[in-house]
Amino acid sequence: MTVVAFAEKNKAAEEIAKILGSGSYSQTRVDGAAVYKFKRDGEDWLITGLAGHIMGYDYPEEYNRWNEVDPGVLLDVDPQKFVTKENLANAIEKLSKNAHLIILACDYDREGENIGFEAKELAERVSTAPIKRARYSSFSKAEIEKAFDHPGEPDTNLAMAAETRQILDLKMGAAFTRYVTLSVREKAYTKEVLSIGPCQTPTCGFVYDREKAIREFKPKDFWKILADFDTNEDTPTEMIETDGADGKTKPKRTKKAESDTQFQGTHRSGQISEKEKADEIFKQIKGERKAVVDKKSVKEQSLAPPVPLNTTEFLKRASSFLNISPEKSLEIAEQLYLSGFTSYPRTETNMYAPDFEFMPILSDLIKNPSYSKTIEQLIRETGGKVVPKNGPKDAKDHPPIYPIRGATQSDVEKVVSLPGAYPVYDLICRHFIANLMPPAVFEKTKLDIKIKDELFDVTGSMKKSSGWLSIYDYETKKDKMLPQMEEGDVLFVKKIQNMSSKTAPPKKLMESELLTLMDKNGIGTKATAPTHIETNKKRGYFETSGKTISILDKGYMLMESLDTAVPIVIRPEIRSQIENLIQDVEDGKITMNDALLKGTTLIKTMYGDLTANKDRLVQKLAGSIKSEAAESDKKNYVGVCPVCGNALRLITTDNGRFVGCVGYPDCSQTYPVPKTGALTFLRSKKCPKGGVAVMDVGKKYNWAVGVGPCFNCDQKDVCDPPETVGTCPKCKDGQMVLVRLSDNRFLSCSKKCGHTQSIPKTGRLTVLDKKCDVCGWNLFKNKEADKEEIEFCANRRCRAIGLKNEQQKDNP
DNA sequence: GCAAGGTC
Repeated sequence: MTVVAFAEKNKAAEEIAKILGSGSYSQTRVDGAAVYKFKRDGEDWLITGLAGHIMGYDYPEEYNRWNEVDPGVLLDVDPQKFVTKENLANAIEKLSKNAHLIILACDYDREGENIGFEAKELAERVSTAPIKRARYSSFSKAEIEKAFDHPGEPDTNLAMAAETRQILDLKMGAAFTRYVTLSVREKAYTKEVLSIGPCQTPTCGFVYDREKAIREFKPKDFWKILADFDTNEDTPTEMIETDGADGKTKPKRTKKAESDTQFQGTHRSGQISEKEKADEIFKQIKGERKAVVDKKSVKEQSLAPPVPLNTTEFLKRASSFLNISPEKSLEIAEQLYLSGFTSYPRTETNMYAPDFEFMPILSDLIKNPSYSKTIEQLIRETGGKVVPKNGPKDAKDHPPIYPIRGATQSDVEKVVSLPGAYPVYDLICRHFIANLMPPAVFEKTKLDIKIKDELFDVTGSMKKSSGWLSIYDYETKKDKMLPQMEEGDVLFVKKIQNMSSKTAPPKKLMESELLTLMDKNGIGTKATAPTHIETNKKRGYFETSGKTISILDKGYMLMESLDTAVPIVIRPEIRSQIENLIQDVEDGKITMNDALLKGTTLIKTMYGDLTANKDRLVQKLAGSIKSEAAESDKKNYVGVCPVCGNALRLITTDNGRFVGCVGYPDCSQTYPVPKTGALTFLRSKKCPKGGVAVMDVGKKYNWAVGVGPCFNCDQKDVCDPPETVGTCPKCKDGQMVLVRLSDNRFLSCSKKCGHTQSIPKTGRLTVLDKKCDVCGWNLFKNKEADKEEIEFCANRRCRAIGLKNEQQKDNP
């Protein structure tokens, strides 16, 4: 008898061989796949690990020419299943040929069942042996033995549920992606693909929603009354009472008081939206010098350690604590796992099994000197009986992420060379230890302080015992200390402010928040969330800088148009509607065919809404793609079209040149430019008359696009204020102005009385704000190459500072 | 060239 089993991955296959073979097993290779051999109850066993799915869906060849197939047709065509990993498919067939019993042993979940069915389909081509299913959710000896000694039947519904998802996801993704991409290409030249999918699009939708809230945010005025108190009357402090009557008092939160007798309180009303009300309160207490502690309460507050890490929580923490992207973190965790440093990184479970053994791991982690003291103390205090603070979720998949063995930084870096490997390992270790430690305890003090009859709130916080925070210092908060006070104590008011401020817009979305949103709304799985984020980045829909996400123009335009045409596509509901159908298949409530029919109808309805809004969609997207190309073409980029918001660019044809909008032909905005002279855009210059850009023409004069030449503009002095130096010594009426020509420079009277005066011809010359003490002219600064910078008075009739007489003379 | 899901 030969038993052949298929696990979902190599590591699992080896683990199972180890347990069922009672530690004795050998390894061979079949078509490159590692096969583990052992004997059990006199029978020969062979187990191999697959590598996830070995098959995938795609459209038949004849539908792959995008330009020849109406994307809507894809909704009526059935995708076909193809083998995607030939070598594993071959290995499965070879192994199955001689098997008397085949056991599907992939992960105990929907995809695992489906992967098992892929192996089943291949095995059935060459074998008639019975095919069974081993179900286990951990690698404990008892569970594995039970699963393999009494295997059950494969679950068709479960496997078909995954099948349904694959087909519906592909249909929707392919039809929508092709339709949008091809429509945009009718108007804008681009090779890019504008992809849409039931996970990636809602992911982008979360970013869009936040961005929209920021863009549409209207700040509201509010007032806040702050008081600075001191327990000590003599502390020298500035006594300022700011009257917010002008409503313009800038928010000026007093820095943490220098002296430890000082602190700040906020009026009980908090943010006051009516100015009159704030003014009224302020009037009541303005000028008061004394306050009384009306009430004091002290409470202990304890902060429990974090629950064990599952994948989502791990990715969130790696992003916010270590600034490592979810995709990178998962890759690092995978490597740490394969190298035996940490456990399997893809898990939803955040509680330990009741028989989980902590002590061997803790003892091993002592190797790392950064943990040794904490662990020794923990063991001492608990007598070795540590208790985890478990989370609520047992998905029966894998244990939480925890360290398998202790290692120092160099131990880790020798094996895993990815940047961030040690910080990630360190986070996993610290999290593991922190979870077993006592809570952190804070003492929170709350004071009610009265100035006359007005109440002010003051809070203070002091860490009494660090607990788990001592090893988990990723986000330590500073203590907010208060001086010792009791009820009835008299305090001295050092300052009262009636502060005017504005409500702040929402903050940009953090990557960790996005992961939370995806998790909560069932977008993607623990293992795919990072991929969906990457897909959006790759498509140019949003970008991340550090931990924060910013939407890009293309993403915003795509979401905005989808939001008006088919709003459901950018919301999580698109996923949950399909998920509901899949769940019904899994529960045996409907057949896979019915689910596909219903799902396809749903997609068709959405597709109809999409095509009905083609014009709007295309206009926005084509414009944003052309603008993107124009902006990257720096030499010809002019600015933003005031008519349609797309980019304006310099267009040169055989007949001449002009500035035109990339939105053409939908937008036909154009501007003339001078016929001759090299054009250079002066990006830092802004035209006060609304010109869309200012450019230099042949180094001779400036030209504002949409306005005309700058030399006869009435705003000339605004853009190019004359550099005046001082009163003209001849007519005593005009100002001496610095005239800079391309080959000369001198001073000349602004009233054109004829007086001129020479100045040094070489060097970098600047008119300073400083004046000459003697004559009142502005001083000059000049820096010639290889010479000291000099400061001087240029007035020939003064020369009090800097220059020698012979260096300057009056011009005739 | 389209999706999402496994995993290396």
